Amino acid sequence: MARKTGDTPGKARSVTMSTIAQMAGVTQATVSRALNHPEVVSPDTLERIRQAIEATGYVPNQLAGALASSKSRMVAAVVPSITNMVYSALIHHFIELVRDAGYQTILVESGFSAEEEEALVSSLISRRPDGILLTGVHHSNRCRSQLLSAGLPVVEIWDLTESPIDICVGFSHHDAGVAVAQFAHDSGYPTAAVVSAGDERALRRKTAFCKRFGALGHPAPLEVLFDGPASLERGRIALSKLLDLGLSGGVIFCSSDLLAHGLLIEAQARGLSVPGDFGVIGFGDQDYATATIPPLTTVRVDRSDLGNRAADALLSRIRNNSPENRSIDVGFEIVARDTTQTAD
Amino acid sequence: MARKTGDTPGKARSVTMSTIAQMAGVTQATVSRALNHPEVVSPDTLERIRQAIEATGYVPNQLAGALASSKSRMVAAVVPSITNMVYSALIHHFIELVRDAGYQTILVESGFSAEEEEALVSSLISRRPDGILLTGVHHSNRCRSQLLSAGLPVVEIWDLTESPIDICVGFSHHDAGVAVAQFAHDSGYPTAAVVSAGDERALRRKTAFCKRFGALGHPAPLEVLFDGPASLERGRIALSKLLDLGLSGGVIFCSSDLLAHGLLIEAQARGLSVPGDFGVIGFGDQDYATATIPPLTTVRVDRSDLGNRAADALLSRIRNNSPENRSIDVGFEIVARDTTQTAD
DNA sequence: CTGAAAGCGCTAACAA
DNA sequence: TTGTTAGCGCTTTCAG
Repeated sequence: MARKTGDTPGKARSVTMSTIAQMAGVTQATVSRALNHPEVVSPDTLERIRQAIEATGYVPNQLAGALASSKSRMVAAVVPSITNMVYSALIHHFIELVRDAGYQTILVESGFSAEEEEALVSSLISRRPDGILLTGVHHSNRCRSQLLSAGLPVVEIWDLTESPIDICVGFSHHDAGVAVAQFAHDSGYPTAAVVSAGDERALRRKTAFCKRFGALGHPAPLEVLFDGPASLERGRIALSKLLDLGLSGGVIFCSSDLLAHGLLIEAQARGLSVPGDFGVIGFGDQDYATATIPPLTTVRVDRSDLGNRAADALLSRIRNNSPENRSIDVGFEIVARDTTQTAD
Repeated sequence: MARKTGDTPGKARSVTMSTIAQMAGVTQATVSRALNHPEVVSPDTLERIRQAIEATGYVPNQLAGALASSKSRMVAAVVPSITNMVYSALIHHFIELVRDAGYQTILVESGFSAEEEEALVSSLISRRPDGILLTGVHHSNRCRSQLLSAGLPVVEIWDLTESPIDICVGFSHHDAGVAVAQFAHDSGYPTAAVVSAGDERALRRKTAFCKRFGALGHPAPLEVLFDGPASLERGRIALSKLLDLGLSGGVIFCSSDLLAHGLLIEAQARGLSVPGDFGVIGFGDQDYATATIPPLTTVRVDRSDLGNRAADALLSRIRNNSPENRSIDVGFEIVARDTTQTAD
């Protein structure tokens, strides 16, 4: 069954290392060496093997390799949603970095559900990845223990905790909420409102914001909470609701830039001025935050940095470096643009 | 492997099917049956095995299973970019559907590069997925032949071709461009302009649009082309450039809703009216297309339908080797909202 | 319904 | 530098 390089349709007799070995006149083990440790194989042999591979279009079976070596050269990543820019940009960087280190990423969505995540993690573990990335630090107990007993490197991102499963890299959502409250206060806003999507971390920011803003001597903020994900539409709806609730003046802290952008659009539609009639603060500093009218005041988290650090941390753990730092804080920064007034 | 506090590691020795078998007093083969064909195992045995699994927290090694059965229960998906909503929404549906069928998806980004894609596909094949999804229909020859000789089900999406590698599901970008030109003409626009990101398919739409619009007796459209991806910012820039080029009136066909939205914002910033001063047509009908001011006229492609169909097609190919239909056209639809004038 | 046995394709000692 | 020899953990006949 001599096979050519051409694209012959039909069932190709599977060519394995042994096929290559035979063609090159060596044993299968030598082919394995040629592929994984070429430096210990003679140039001559190497060349014959190379030719055989070329001629057959042989592609190694990593399943077998992984089974034999207990190294799958694969990492798994669990994110709440891939359609959410906040996570996708971060994961993009992560994927890129681990790929450069020779790892492929298997990406799955948990849809913000802990049970879903548990099932996912379980089936991911069965594929024996070399490491795993999780979004957030709240996981079911079974999930934690499975991960722990699988003994694989785990990095939890986008949040911080005292007791990570393995390591975590993120920032404090509580602190972010507090910082924004302080910022609102310092900017001279007497009142505030909050708009949030139904995301546990966003809610934590909201709570911290409200608490601190109150502690600073202000009335409790009006609240508009959504159950599902954020959208431009919901941002518009939020402003309408807030107005119905009697909002006048003050600053509105949104759980995402998307929501904030929606607010801005609704304000425009109603002929309201920002920051004249009220201030708006977003969260995330998406790339479009500078392109809105007016440019959006928001909280910046360096997502590419976070993705990179997460990749670095996971990679170094995979290489068995002991975790120098189990908890990495990447921080955040309030970027004051034009949707908020400047201090009196 | 340093261990920290938490649940006891117990037996550091990895637990396999044999471990379970011993505990349940059966052979390893029976455990395999219990897991994969419970209907042929006695309820009694099943229960003992279940308990052993429960007690140990055993997780099957799918690597070994896949190697032995030549079924990895895994599909691979190659998209240009995961941060691009156009693809991520689609892939979201795809992932969900194949997951319900028991397949996990390994997602990789090709970054719009054919060489990159070739390398990616090669390393994906080495993981022996049961099927593979590719975005677009233009691939390097080596890529095609590798896929062909690997003999695995392939579905190409988001475009159509006479000669798919295996099957393709998408729509004609050429026809979309033509349809928009016709729409612009019918709406009474005497002139047009195009704004496009550096995406091969977008360029094909643009070309078809320009050609047909010219054939309808109109002057050649002004063009603003970007090299990389679209963004709100670039939409704003595009309008500025167009104005610099002397644009006045007419309709502007954008390669994406994002660009169109940017144009709308820039128009607002300049006090220009849409559709009063000029019309705008987007592409994609993203969810925010109804939330812009004014709501965006755009081209709608049912991405969830596309994702679902792609999943169905791939799944059915994986199950039985009969490609009923090698080319599936999901079509598109022009959604006239308020950024374009209605016919005279 | 269950056991025994033969691999799946590869890695990794250990010899030679 | 290369061959020999064991497995990796599981699926799958084939018997019984």
